[in-house]
Amino acid sequence: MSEQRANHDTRERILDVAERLFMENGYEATSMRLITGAAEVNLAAVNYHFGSKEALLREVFRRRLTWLNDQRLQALDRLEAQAAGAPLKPSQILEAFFGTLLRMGEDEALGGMTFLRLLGRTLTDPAEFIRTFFAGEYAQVIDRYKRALFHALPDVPKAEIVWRLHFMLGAMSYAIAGTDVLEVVTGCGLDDLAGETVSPEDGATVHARRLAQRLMPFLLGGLRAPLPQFGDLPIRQEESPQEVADEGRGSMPHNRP
Amino acid sequence: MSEQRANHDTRERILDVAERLFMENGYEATSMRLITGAAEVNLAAVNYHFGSKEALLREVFRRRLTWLNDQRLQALDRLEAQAAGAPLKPSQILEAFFGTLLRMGEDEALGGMTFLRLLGRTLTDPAEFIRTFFAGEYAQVIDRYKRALFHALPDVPKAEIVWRLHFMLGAMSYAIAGTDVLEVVTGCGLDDLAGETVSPEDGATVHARRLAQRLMPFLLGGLRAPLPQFGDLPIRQEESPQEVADEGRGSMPHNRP
DNA sequence: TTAGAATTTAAACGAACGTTTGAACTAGAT
DNA sequence: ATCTAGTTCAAACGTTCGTTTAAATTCTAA
Repeated sequence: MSEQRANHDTRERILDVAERLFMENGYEATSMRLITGAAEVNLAAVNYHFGSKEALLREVFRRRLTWLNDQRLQALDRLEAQAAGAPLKPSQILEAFFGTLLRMGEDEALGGMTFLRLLGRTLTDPAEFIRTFFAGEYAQVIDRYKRALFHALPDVPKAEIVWRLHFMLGAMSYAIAGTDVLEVVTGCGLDDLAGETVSPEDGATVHARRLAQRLMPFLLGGLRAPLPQFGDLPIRQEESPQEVADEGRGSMPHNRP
Repeated sequence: MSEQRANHDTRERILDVAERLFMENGYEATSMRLITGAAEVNLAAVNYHFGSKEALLREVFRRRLTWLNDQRLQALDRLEAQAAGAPLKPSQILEAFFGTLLRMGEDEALGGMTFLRLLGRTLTDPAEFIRTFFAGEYAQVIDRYKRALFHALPDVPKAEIVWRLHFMLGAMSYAIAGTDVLEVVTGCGLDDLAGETVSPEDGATVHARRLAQRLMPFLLGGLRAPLPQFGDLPIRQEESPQEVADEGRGSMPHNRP
């Protein structure tokens, strides 16, 4: 009665909540009851509005990736129109590709850091329907940027460029997805290291901006590193590898007296 | 019956199968019945030998990470003893850290590419028990290498080094974990790009070696990239200093056409 | 106002999940 | 041969999963 809700409200509320919970727990570990409970909607609402849990995840990504893909292609269009056929600088290409993404992390209306971290974590998810979904969503954009890099670096073997594009995607995804992980590992938060304090509400925005400032030089340095010389990496060590300790334990069952 | 099996055989068979299935499907999507079915052991065997599904995952990692951590610390010990107090070269530190890991990918007895990909994918898993497990397993080693890098790059702010260590871990993890993902995205397999054909059984070994040859220069280039902000101040470059100017357009500092 | 479509609701569905149980079986020492 | 501790086994435990149903409710348009 008095508790009114606009029709489209349920859909978007589910998407917002699912985006956050998928990021926090992963796809498999996030149940329909957890999502609908946090969104304060009926359990059947997801199936009614989206059809299935898989379709929900796809829609969570689609509403952001459609915009992101457009922005990335437009940014490249602008650069290439401005260059009038001349090769672009690698830094311009990286700025268009990674800068566009990282700017999403500063805008809460575009998903903010929540979506960025969800994206980074889900890119390596082994589930088949996720893999095929991303392949379809990304194929066009990646191909455009790959060709732009080929054109920008005509003296670098194409295979090498593809490898390094791969490495750059990884550095970015992991840097976004695993920030808190590494904070635990390194024993000190990244914010502490930055030497500044910020208000909590600006935390995500500032985080995204700092990340971009740190990440772009790293990616550029990696992309333009000297090419590997064949055989410049020693494969075998001089010392023979030690056997894996079998620690011949006396058997110790866990649930038995 | 005639179907005999040594006592310790069940344990290791479960570990081998779980290692592969956790890599292929992820932790949550891999059920106990799938593991025990593939390992051809009784459903209750996992709980009997390991206690729980979580404890199984921990043991899958522990039997590899114990060896890896030892190797990484020993490699650093050797380098520091050899240097006798002098700062190490960044390339030496990266070789000790990442080379030691990538060498596991060439040795099937140490888990091979299966374990490497499982490790890369699991490092970003949001599950609490996984996060705390890795924090405990990695803390010591990361801290040693972090300090080595501080010593090797005294002119680089420590915060910057931690960020770049983070990025390097990401590039490596993602490169290992998501190889097949990017193959789909880029529309061509990395093996095709490498321009060589190998027998299927050597595939994993060759893959690991190629990955190392491509990854190490990228990581070094990223680690020694010019600093952001007031990026003109130089990072210590003791070997093959690379140009930092991006104005080169077509002419890149790569040392090979 | 009212018919009809769209949405929400409570309840239940069958399947799969991790785990536990107690008996049966195995191997080695006495 | 007997005992004992270690291991395997089939069966079942209670819970949670994603999905479906059909009635109740709300919204929209004539």
